This record gives sequence, structure tokens and C-alpha cells, in this order.
Amino acid sequence: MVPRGRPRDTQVDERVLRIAAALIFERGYAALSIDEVAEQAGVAKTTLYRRWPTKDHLAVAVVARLQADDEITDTGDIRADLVNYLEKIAAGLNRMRTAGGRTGPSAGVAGELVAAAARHEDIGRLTREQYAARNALALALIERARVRGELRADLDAEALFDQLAGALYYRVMITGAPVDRAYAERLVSSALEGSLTCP
Amino acid sequence: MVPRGRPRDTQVDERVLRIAAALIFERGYAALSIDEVAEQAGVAKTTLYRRWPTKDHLAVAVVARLQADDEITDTGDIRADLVNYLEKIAAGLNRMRTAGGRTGPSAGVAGELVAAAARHEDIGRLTREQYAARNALALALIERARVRGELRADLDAEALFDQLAGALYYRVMITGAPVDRAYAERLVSSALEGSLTCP
DNA sequence: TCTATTTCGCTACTTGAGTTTCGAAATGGG
DNA sequence: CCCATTTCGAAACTCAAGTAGCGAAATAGA
Repeated sequence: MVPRGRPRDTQVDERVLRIAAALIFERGYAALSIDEVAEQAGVAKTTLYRRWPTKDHLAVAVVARLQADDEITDTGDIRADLVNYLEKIAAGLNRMRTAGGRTGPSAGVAGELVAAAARHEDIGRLTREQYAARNALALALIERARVRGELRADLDAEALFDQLAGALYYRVMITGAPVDRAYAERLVSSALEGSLTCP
Repeated sequence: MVPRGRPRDTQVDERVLRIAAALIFERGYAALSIDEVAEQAGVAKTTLYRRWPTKDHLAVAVVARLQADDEITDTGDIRADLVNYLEKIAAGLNRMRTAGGRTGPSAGVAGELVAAAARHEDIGRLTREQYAARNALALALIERARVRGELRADLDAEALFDQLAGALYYRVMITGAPVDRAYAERLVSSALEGSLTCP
């Protein structure tokens, strides 16, 4: 299983990703030009395309690199744990939202990544797998809280997490409303306490 | 306020939108080529660009035209009303999802529209306004249910609707999970009944 | 009828994504 | 050392979005 031919220059990967990240986060996704990245990195365009088959793939690789794996903490207080986790998700979204010097309600790079996942089957599969893994952690957290009696026994954990995470993405991608810790707290309160009048 | 020069041929708008819709929904967003639309419509490309400054603008116009304004019904049963409304939203999403002959979990055209809103300030503003209007209707529905005592007095209506609508968009755009009436019912139950153990 | 104004069709152009071709360089195996 | 294999760089290419310029056509108003 040892590769036969000339080995890849691994320094290229890192250099390109760094330059591409600078372009995306300083000047926006539209300013990410493959030709310019290649020139700044001092490599031929074909060398880039050998690693990332499209500009979308390169952008996904850039963002994936910067995505600190939001680890989940279980303190035994489900409300606090959920708020903290949502805040981490919101921080990641806000980082992409402000890429390119934006300040407004736009979804920014996050919107382009959604489109990238829709355009390319492999990117879609990859991101869905990553979200599934993240989802599993959150569902486990919820399940533990349910088992220890903090949450109701007949809980729909999947629906609960979709509601929480979904509301964040909805605001960033669709309505353009801000997402911050205060909003995360409102969300968790609303989801945990329900909306019906108490029987 | 009467326009001076040669009037626009209004038939062009309709013809172009119909042809573009056919291309998008039969062969996908990527197959929407301005040159091809212009040729099929029998007009010059410049005529198209006079009406829609970019391909994204044209695509938004196409989808906006097909978007049946989901009207909201208030039967006095907030649970049923919410489920019905969510089902309409889901139907619209599923229609865009399957555009281009897709069947899988991809966000399809919906993903491209999110990116379009992120790329163009005017499209973003427009879609946010439309969502704000829709949001207002849903919030009013919830508020009426709250006033008549169906929902708790200290309800966070905005958070509630974000949770419901957001979960649908989240599944379509991010996790790729299906959205149908059964899921809408799960969502509404989860949101209304809450997750805490009953005190 | 004459004029200002706007649309229209046409052609040519720029730009950036992605492809193709090819010769040179770097590696492991025989 | 030689050979198959793979990467690399360079150049030329295709394709589609979007732009620019121009003359002709259609309209309102004078």
C-alpha cells in the first residue's frame, strides 16, 4: 500500500488552506479566486485541483480546519449544558457570518456552504455525517438527563434538539436575526418548559 | 410619472420565467444557463439582464412566482393550526428539494437560494422581509391562542415559532432528514408539551 | 413631424472556474 | 541503473456569467 510515484508536497496543502482562509475571512467567499490562491501559494492551478476538485471543496476544507470541535459538557444540569452547547454552535455560525468584513444579517459563508452541500453529493454526505455525529452527542446528553429524571420519560429527544439547533440556523440563514447567549437561554427555556398552560 | 421611452415587452417576463422554471425544476439549478434561457425565449441576453441583474435574481423571481402564499388558518385549536401551517412550509421546502429530479437528502434549490440571499444584499433584504411578514402571521396566531388561555401567559412566541420553523429548515438544509406531516406533529407536540418532568 | 427617452438585438469583450496536454521531476521496485 | 508511477508546472483551452457599445425600434410629448 506504499504509493509508487512522486510524493505530494504536504506543505502545499497547509499553505493553500492558510491563504484561502485569509481570502475568505477577510474579503469574503466571492473574493476566493483559485487563480489568486495558486499565485499567492506559488503553485500551479493544476496542483490545487488535484487536491480539491472544486472551489467549493476547497472552501469546505478551509472551514472544516477552523471548526473547533465543539465538545459537549455534562454537568448534570441539562438546562445549563444545553445553553452552553448552543452558545458554541452560535459562535461558530457568527464567525462565518462575519467573514468578509460583514456586520449585517447576512448568512455569509455559512450560506455558501449550504449551497456547496446541495451542489456536490460528496460534500453533502460528508457534512451530514459530521452533523450526525454531533447530533449523537447531544442526543446522548439529553438521554442521560431523561434517565436521571430531569426530563420527562416520553421525551422526543430528536425533535427537541432539532428545535434548538434548528432555531439558531434558521435565524442565521433565513431571518437574519442575531444569535447570542441571551437567545440561547430563551430557546432552552421555551423548549424545556413548553408552551401549554399548566394542567 | 408616465415612462417616456419604449415600453418593456411584458410578455418577455412571463415567457422567461416560465422557461427558467422549467430548467430549474427539471434539470436543476446548475442547468439554468442565461444564454440558454435567452435563446429559448427568443430574446437577447441583454434584455434578460435589464430585468434581473444576476442569475440569482432570476432564480429568486422564479421561485417567488411559484410560492403559493401559505395562508394561515385559525380554527381555535392551536395544535392543529400549527401542524397544518408547518406542513405547508414543509411542502414548499420539499418541492424545492426535489427540483432537478433529485430524490436524496440534498437541500436542492433551497440551498442555492440561501446562498443567493447571502451574496446579494437586495435579495437578502427582500427575503427577510417576506419571512418577517410570514412570521408576523404565525406570531399573531400564537398570540391569539395565548390570549384565549390555550397557551401559557408568559410564552415566548418568537422562540416558539423559531423552534418549529427552524427545525424544518434545519433538517432540509443541514441534516438532510425528511420533513413530513408526521414530523410536524412530533415537533408541535414536543414544543407545546415541553421537556421537563411535570412538577 | 421632430425630439428625448427607453427598450431591444447584436456583437464583442472580460473574468473566473474547471479541463487538457505535455514535459520535467521525484519516488519505489526490480 | 532503469522503469513504472505519480506529482508538478506551464500553457492553452472551454464554458458560462456578466459587461460595454451601438444602431434600430417604439413610445410620449412638443
